[in-house]
This record gives sequence, structure tokens and C-alpha cells, in this order.
Amino acid sequence: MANIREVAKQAGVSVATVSRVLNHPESVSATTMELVLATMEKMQYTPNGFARSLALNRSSTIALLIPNILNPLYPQIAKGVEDVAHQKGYNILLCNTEENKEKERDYLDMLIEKRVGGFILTSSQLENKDLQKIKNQNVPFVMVGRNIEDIDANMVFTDYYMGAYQITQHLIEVGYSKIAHITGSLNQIENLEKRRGYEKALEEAGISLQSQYIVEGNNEIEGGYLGAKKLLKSKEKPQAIFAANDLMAIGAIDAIKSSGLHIPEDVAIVGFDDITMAALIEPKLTTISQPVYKMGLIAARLLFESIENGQQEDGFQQKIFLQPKLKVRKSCGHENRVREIFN
Amino acid sequence: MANIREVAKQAGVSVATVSRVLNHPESVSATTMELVLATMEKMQYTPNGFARSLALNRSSTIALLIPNILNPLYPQIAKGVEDVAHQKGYNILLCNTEENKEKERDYLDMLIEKRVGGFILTSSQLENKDLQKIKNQNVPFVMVGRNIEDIDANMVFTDYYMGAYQITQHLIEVGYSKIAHITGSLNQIENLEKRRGYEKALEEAGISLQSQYIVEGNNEIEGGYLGAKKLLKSKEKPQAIFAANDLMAIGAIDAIKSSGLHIPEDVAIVGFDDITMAALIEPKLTTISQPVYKMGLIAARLLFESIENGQQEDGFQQKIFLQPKLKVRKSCGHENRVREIFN
DNA sequence: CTGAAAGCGCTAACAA
DNA sequence: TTGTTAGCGCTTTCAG
Repeated sequence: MANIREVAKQAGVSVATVSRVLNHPESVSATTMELVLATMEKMQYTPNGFARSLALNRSSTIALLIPNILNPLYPQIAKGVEDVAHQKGYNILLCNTEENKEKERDYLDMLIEKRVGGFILTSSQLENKDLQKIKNQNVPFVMVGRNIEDIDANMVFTDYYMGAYQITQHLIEVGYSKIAHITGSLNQIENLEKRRGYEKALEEAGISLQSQYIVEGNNEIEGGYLGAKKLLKSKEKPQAIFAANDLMAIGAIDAIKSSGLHIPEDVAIVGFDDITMAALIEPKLTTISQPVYKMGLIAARLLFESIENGQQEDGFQQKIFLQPKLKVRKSCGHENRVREIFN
Repeated sequence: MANIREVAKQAGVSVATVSRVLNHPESVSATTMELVLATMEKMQYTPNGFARSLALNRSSTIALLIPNILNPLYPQIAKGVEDVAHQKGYNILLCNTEENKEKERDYLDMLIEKRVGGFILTSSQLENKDLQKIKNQNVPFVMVGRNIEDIDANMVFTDYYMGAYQITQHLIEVGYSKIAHITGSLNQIENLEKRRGYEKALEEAGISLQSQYIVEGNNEIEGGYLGAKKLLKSKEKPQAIFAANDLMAIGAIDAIKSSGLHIPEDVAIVGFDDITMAALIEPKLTTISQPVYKMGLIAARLLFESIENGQQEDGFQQKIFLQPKLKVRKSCGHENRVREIFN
């Protein structure tokens, strides 16, 4: 592994010149240029990124923290981020936090030490004091999908409260009143928001909340399966289940089918996210769609804005707010309802 | 952003001592230790990873190259890799190559420059000369899922040829003879292998190959959809379709359903990979399963072995060979066949 | 257009 | 147990 000095010596020029052909080619004569390039080639020289980053005091990597890479939502975000990062010549450090606050903090420290250029935090569980740590180091970050007010940061998110409210309301409109909810892990604020939306919709419709209709899941297929099984054992079986994400909805569908019941006739199911799978399973899942790829894209653009223009000290943080959209498909029993109305 | 010198001055010790409390705490007196730690805390000192890596000439990141993060197969591999990397205190640089050889090469160069500790290359399209570049820099790498012989490298892969052979044979056993194949992009060796397995099985059964029964897809849902549409237009509609991966099989299922045909009665479908979705769609997909998470795990372990014990110059490369497994579910029409036999 | 040299922040001899 | 100092490989003034 040759270094710049050896190349310089071999080519009979100074290290400064070698450095220049790499960084300021316009300020080097054509002949020298050619000579140096050839020497590099011959010696298989690759500049040392550490040394460069150290000298320049900047890196060309950003960090992406996601809670669970196995949830198809996050690869979409990652794709969005990657698309712009690659275009900017940046690499992505991928961190899977497993919805574990400690692991997330661990990563934070490692990454600050690695001097990443910026952070994209999705569904983060970090608290204000953790974020303060990032701010103190003066490295930009943007949060994706964490819908809280009390934090001063760049954010892009959809309105979870509203999405949950809408889909619950839809269920009510279709005609159900015994509506259950499988929540995600309740230490994620997003899931609290969703529950709040669910409760609000019921309340507005004059339907009283029933604690046995709310069960906590874990955002995974299995959690939905278990949650649904539990709900089916209620004294009064719910007519509809709102799972806080599609993965759990899919698990719930599996549970219900395997109990010999039909969807939506016996129990209706709806989800949240609109992952690809949602439109492919049987019955096709009614759900709330959020433009995830786009969120990744936007988040990354926001981040690079900060990276390039420096941190805006003046507290000019952007909060980009995307509206979720209701996707009505089969699993909510909407059609049956329509049929009833017109018969 | 305080540096080690400032901390040293503030604490009234030398930089060496500060460095020691970080790297060799056992060689520092308790009092000094405490003092330094407190000072670091107060000054919010975070060591500079670049400087450290430069001085030590080693990094604590590895690179993971995957062709398409949107294919659920790869997040599983990534999870396996991440699990061991995190345990080793390493971070992962994620690179999505989009099955694009040029992009892959680009990444390779960036990553060598970044002095990553090692590479995990999945379904790589890199050629020998590219890999030679890595070897010249003396950085370890392991290949996942690229089943070729002529390369001297650590590898973990399943036998694509055999998997394709098995599932095609299964189709033949069920009773089909007009069997089509939607391939993946043919510049990936894996897909060539799969096609070879398909052809071999037909040949052995005395079924002559029909060129109109082989169409090239792109490993994505959409490619399967298009491929199936095309196949359905053949003069003689195939009785069964073997899609080179599950995503395409899912696309094909969608295409067939939307043509008003039934699976497997009108056309049987089988896939390859056994992604989670395969067991959840209707009809459940018969496919070939490979232990992807485990492959990621094993690959990472192999890599760290090389990283820790240094490169084995003696050409002692490990090739870990995993057997794929046939998962018979509904989409192949196996049950119908069984019924016929027993009636 | 080119070279000499200082410095980025850290680690690890070597000395004390 | 601690301090001094020479690098690690690069970039960039500053001179020429």
C-alpha cells in the first residue's frame, strides 16, 4: 500500500504536487499531471481516507439509524437516503437499533467518534439529552417519522395521529363499533400517537373505549398474530382490528384465517404503512399509506443542506409534514358495506 | 470539539496519559484516571476516530454490498452481518449496487479509499480483476451467494443449480411438461446457474427445451409480472412457471390472477428464496429456501476471522456450501396431483 | 506551476 | 506510573 510520499518520490515531484493532481487538477501542468497519474496507476496508489478526512476535518459518510431492517418500511427509507447520498459521493453507515434505546445510544457514541457528517434518525427513541449530545458536537441530523413537538430539529414525518384517526373512522363508517387495536411497542412515540388517533375516532363516534380491545404488539408479524389470537378470545369478539402496522396486520390475518374465520366477514383488519406486501396478500389490506421512499429522499436532502451550508445556528429547523393517505382495499369489508347500502 | 491536547492541558497531564486512559486504562493510576475521565466529561471530549484510525492503521467498519435492498432477501443477510459486526464493535457501510456493475466498482474504490476493514460482497458482479484490486490492498473479503468455481476467495453460498434443478424436477413429478422459466438478470452468474438447473431437469426428463418458454426478468415483482404476461401469450400456454426468485413469482401470480386464471389449476407457479412473503400470499408459494440470515452470520464470522488473524497468504480460503431446501406449498399444484393419484 | 513545511488528532515507543 | 516526541498520510498555506 503505497502512500503519497512514495508516489511523489517515484514520480520525481513533491507530495504537494501529487496531492494537487487529486484535489486541484486544474492547477497542475498537463505533463506533470500525466506523469503523476501514470505513477499512481503503476504503484496502485489509493489515497488514505483517514488521513484525508483528518486533514480536512470532514468525512463523506452519514449515518442511518433504523429500528428494524426486517420491516420492509425501512429498506424503502434507506433506498431514498442512499439515492441522494450516493449522488453526493457519500457512503451510509447503517445501524439497526432493534428498537433498543441502549443500542441506539451506543451507536450514537460510536458514530460521533467516527465523525460522520450527519445523522438520519428514523423512529428514534433518543431523548432530548441524547440529541443534545449530537448538537454539541455540531453535527447535523434529521429525524424521520417521529411526531413530537417539543424538539428543535429537522424532521420529516407523517401525521400518525391523523392516519390512525382516519382509518379508525373509516372502520366506523363501514359499520363496526367493536373495534380493537393492536399497538406497536409503546415506548415509541409514534405508536402512542396512533393509539391516540384510534381513541379519538371512537370517542367522537360515541363508542366507549374498552381496555380489553387494546393489546400491545411489537411491530412484527408475530406480534400481530399473537395480538389477534388474544383478541379473538375476548368475551365479545371484535368486529374489526386496527393493527398499528402492516406487518402486524399480516400476522393478524394469518391468525384469523388459521382460526377458521373469514376476513372481512367475521373480522375486518386494517393496517398502517402500505408496504408492498399489503396489496399482494389475500384479502388485500386496507391501510394508511405514507410516502416512505420520498421521506428518505427528503430527509437526506435536508441533511445535505445542513452539511453543505453549515448548521443554521439560528434555530431555523425545518419540519416537513406529510399527509398520510387512506388506501381502501378488501380487508376492511368496505365492499360488503356498499353492497348492503345498495340492496 | 475539544481534542486530546486540550483535555491534557486542562487536566494537567500529558496527552499520552489521556490516550492511555482510553486505550490502556490498566496502566493509569486510579487518581489520574478519575481526574482525566472527569475532565473529558466536562469538556465533552470525543476522540477523533480518523486520527485514531490513521495512527493505528485500522478501521472498525466493514462494507456490505448488496444488489437491491428492496428485495427482502438482503435485509435478512444484512441483519446477520450486523448482528456479528455490532458484537465486534464494528459498523457497517451499506452499499446498494442496484445490480449495476459500474456502481459496484465505484463503491469498491470509495471503500478501499475509506480503508474499510473488510468487504462482504453479495451476489456480486465484480470480475476477477476487480477482486484482484481488493486483494492487492490486502483487505479481506467474503462473497455471499455467488456460485462460481474459478475464484480464490472466501465464499458462502447455496447451490443455485441444485435448487433450480430440484424445483423443476418437482414440477415434472407433479405432472407438468410445459414448464416455463422467468430468469433473473442474466449478467448475474447465480441466474445462469438457476437456468442451468432448470434445463438439466427438463433434459433428464426428456422434455425438449423451448426457447419461448424462457424469458428474462429482473428479479423484481414487476419483472415477474411482465414475464408471466408474456408467457401467457405463447401459442402454447405453459402449465407451470418457475420464477428465478420469489419476488418475480409474486409478480407472476399477480399477472395470472389478473388474467382471470387460477393458480395452480390453470398455471402453477414456483419461486426461489423463500422470503417471508412466500408463505403469506395466496396461494402460498412453493419455493426453494436458503438460510439467508445464517448466510449473513457465517459470512461475517468468516470475515472477522480474516480480519483478526490477518489474511491467510497461503491461499487457505474457505468455501461454505449450504444446501437449499424445497418447500412445497400450494402454488405448485402438488395437492391436486396427490388427489388425482388417490382417486 | 511547483516545493518545503506546518499541522490535522491520535498512538506508541522510549525515557524518566 | 507518567511525559516527550516521532510518526500515521494527507492538505494547504506560503515562497519561489
